[in-house]
Amino acid sequence: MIIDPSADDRLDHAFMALADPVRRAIIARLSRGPATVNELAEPFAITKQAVSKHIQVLEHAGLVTRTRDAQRRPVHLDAAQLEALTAWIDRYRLIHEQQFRALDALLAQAPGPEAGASVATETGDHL
Amino acid sequence: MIIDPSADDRLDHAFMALADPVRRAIIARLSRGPATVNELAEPFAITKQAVSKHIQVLEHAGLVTRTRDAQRRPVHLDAAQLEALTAWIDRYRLIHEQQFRALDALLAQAPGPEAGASVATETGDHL
DNA sequence: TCATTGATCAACCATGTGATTGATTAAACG
DNA sequence: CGTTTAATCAATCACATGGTTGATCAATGA
Repeated sequence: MIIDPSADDRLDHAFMALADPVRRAIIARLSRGPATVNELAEPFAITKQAVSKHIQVLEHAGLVTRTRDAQRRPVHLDAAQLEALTAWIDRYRLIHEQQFRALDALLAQAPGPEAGASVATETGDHL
Repeated sequence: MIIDPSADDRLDHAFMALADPVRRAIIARLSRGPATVNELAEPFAITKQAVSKHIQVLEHAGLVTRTRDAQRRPVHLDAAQLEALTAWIDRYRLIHEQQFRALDALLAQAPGPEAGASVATETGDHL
């Protein structure tokens, strides 16, 4: 149905997908190799159907893919989307760090008690 | 109310907080320095109350803090929690990469067509 | 063919989320 | 004091999410 989901939507779904401890546990498990729905459901006190839904959420978020092996549908981690998430976070984390360094430099240069200047080094937004 | 929120809960809230484009835009803005609710609300076509709620979500997730300046309540980015998120993601992203490297090494060592071994290098879980 | 196994589909329910409008608190200003 | 400004509180609403049970589909194997 969806032709070209915007980068925004992909981030929405991916972050949302990780906002659930069951789905994070599934990601943790899959980081060690593919697994079937039954194998993934085994550690949890919820039904297989619920786990199946969680996997669909992860798949829709682009975090996992499913192949086919007879009746089994093994789930594989797709690390590319995880990388996109760290990329987003780090982008703003690093800008924030730079602001602090810039402010430090300013205070070191002009050590008067009136230095209430706003730190505003312009950078393109991209959301 | 909450005394010691588990690391799990903190991750839940933080990932959930980033699963909304408005809140990500707020984070992006705050990476360049503190801002008031009115300033943060200005670019959006939603009410100030809605933005105030978004900020509460971010605050509850430990991603921002609020100080006081007369009637204003400036919002500041708190990058520590962002770091916790990248730490979680990278943990499993890197384990996954290692699996691939281990598998590659195996295939290189024994290039027979029957190499269907499961890759299972044990590592402690932590969710 | 028929039963078994693996997984999804469908309907339903409780709860949570994002948004709204209207009222309220709190500090500064005249 | 009363007014303006900044922001939150409260009630409400539509809709999404996470879970359940029961039925169904699809491939294997006796």
